[in-house]
Amino acid sequence: MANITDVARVAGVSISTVSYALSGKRPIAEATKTRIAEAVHELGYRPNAGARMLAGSRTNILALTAPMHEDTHPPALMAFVLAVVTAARSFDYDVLLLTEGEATTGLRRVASSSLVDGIVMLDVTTDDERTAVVRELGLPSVLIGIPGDTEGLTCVDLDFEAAARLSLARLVELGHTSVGLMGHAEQLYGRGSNYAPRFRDSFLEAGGESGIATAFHTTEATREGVEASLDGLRAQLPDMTAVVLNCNENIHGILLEVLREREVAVPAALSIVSACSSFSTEHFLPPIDVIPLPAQSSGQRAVELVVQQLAGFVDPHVELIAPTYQRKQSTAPPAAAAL
Amino acid sequence: MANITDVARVAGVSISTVSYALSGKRPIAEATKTRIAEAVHELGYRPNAGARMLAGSRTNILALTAPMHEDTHPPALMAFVLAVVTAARSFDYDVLLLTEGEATTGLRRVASSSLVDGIVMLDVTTDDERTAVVRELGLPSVLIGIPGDTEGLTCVDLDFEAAARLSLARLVELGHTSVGLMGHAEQLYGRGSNYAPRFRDSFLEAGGESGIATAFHTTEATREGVEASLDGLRAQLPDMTAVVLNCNENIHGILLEVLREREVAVPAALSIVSACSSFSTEHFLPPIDVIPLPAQSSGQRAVELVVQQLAGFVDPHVELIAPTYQRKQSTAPPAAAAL
DNA sequence: CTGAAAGCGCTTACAG
DNA sequence: CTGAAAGCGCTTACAG
Repeated sequence: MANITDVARVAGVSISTVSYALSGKRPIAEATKTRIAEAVHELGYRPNAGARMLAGSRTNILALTAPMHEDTHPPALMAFVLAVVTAARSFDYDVLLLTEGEATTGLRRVASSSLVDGIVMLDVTTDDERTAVVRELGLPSVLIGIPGDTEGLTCVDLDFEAAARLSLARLVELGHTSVGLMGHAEQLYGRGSNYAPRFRDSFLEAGGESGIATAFHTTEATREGVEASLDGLRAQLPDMTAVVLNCNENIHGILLEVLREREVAVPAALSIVSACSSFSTEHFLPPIDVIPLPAQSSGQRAVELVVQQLAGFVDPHVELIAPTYQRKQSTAPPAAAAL
Repeated sequence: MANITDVARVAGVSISTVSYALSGKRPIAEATKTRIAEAVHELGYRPNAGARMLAGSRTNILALTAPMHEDTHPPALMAFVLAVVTAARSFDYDVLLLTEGEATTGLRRVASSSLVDGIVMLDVTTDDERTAVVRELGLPSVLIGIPGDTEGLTCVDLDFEAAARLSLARLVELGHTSVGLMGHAEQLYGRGSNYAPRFRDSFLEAGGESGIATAFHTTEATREGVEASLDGLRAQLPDMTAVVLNCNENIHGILLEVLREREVAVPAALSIVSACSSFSTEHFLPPIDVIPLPAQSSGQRAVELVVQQLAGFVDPHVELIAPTYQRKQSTAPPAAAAL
């Protein structure tokens, strides 16, 4: 494999000139630049990654830690992973993938061997053990998700509070006055990821503010769980005409099936909004209105923030991404209003 | 960050001794080894990755190319990615993740800059453009999946032919004599991934050999598609008592729903086997018998083969992984036999 | 606008 | 069993 010396010889210049021509870090005569470019092309030259890391003390590699929890939805994780990789490449960074088995040890390892320039953390939980490592390493790092203690950390996440309000606002606009929230499984509201309680609390709060009757129920991803949740909400809200789902994907299909059996028409008798979902709600019958979990923009923004940290100092902060509402066919004015 | 010179000084030895002690490439006196280990621990020393790559001309990094096609099932891809990463780590390799946008350019880039020691390719299609690159690069590489032309390539995949036979054998054992195959969407049987036709052909062949009536129908992942497929099979097999699914995950749920509406009991009136599925069939009602797509063992084996190639010459070859059958609650003797 | 040279931190023959 | 030293292929002050 050709090296920089070969290129220099063919182009008739010194290796430093080749290096500078390639990095653009100092002005090079047009003619020289051309000869170097030709030599590079002719020899199929690519700078050796290891030599570059060693001499330049930067690797152009980002670590991406993507653990799988029990409640991790694989397609969601995949969407975030792809988003981060794509964004990283656009800044000329490669991505080293670290998984659960190596949550903290892996981070320590790649950081202290100077294998990576920065870190992007996925699927952050409230008391994530990785946050301590990231603080300790002092490497440019961005979390996608918000841990309990954000002190000294830079985080990116969907604005779950705004998403909760948006889901409700949309239904209120249509005339609904009694809206239930089918939540995740109970365990998610204890420790673990904090987006679930964030959503729930804002939802209930927004209901209070707008004078809407609201109720919340956890939901297990089984038929029984869905029925229990639905019945629980109806018990609290006898006139419920709409339900917001902030829950597991599987629950969506089960709910639609239960409603079909009970001959509850969607959206005629019950409107449905899926909030903060990473999956397509297009194939459901009917397609469900959705406030998507913005994998692409989260990944993009996270990488941007790492790159900015690499370029200079950035104050640790939390960035919330504004939710968007996608209208499909699962919402309508409440039946009572329609009569 | 401490370097090898620091360690050598603290341990009172030369840097070459430190290096050899760490790599184990030559015998070191027990006492010396201990002092070095202490120094390493005391200083929190980790060899610099770039320096190691440059001096050792190996990176301990594997490239993993994981493109997303239209018909890629994200959870499946995720399962393979995790399996490869986990296996790689067990051999002390890290994994650099390459995605679609960089299918061939990315491989060329990381290979010619000596960023990676080997390549694992996921989701290989019949006429995969990456195979040409892999052949040209001459880097240790293993494909998970089988392209049209395997010349010079090492491939690992589930034995789809055996899986097809196994699914049918199980049903025959139960007494079924008329079994339909609900396949993937039509486009998958043209170009693209070749596992679908491999499964179909073996299924039909096995049916012929065992004197069982079989039929095949492509299936679109919509309600209409599923009904069309089911009705199509029934038209060909009026006495059909079992169906093998080698198709999209979404089709499973839709099929169960259609059957429920039509009051076809599973497994009493119709047995179902899901073949080569990467997802859990546990949560369906009833849980569906499955021949899983072995993500874990495929990833494990692929990495092993790359590592073997790294260690010495390995003849390019195709390795098929034997299918396993997991009994759940979706199969039973045919109703006619039960009567 | 360009070059000669030091140095990044390792690995690995070469020597003893 | 251990050390001195070359060398991997770059980047980047230092000089002109």
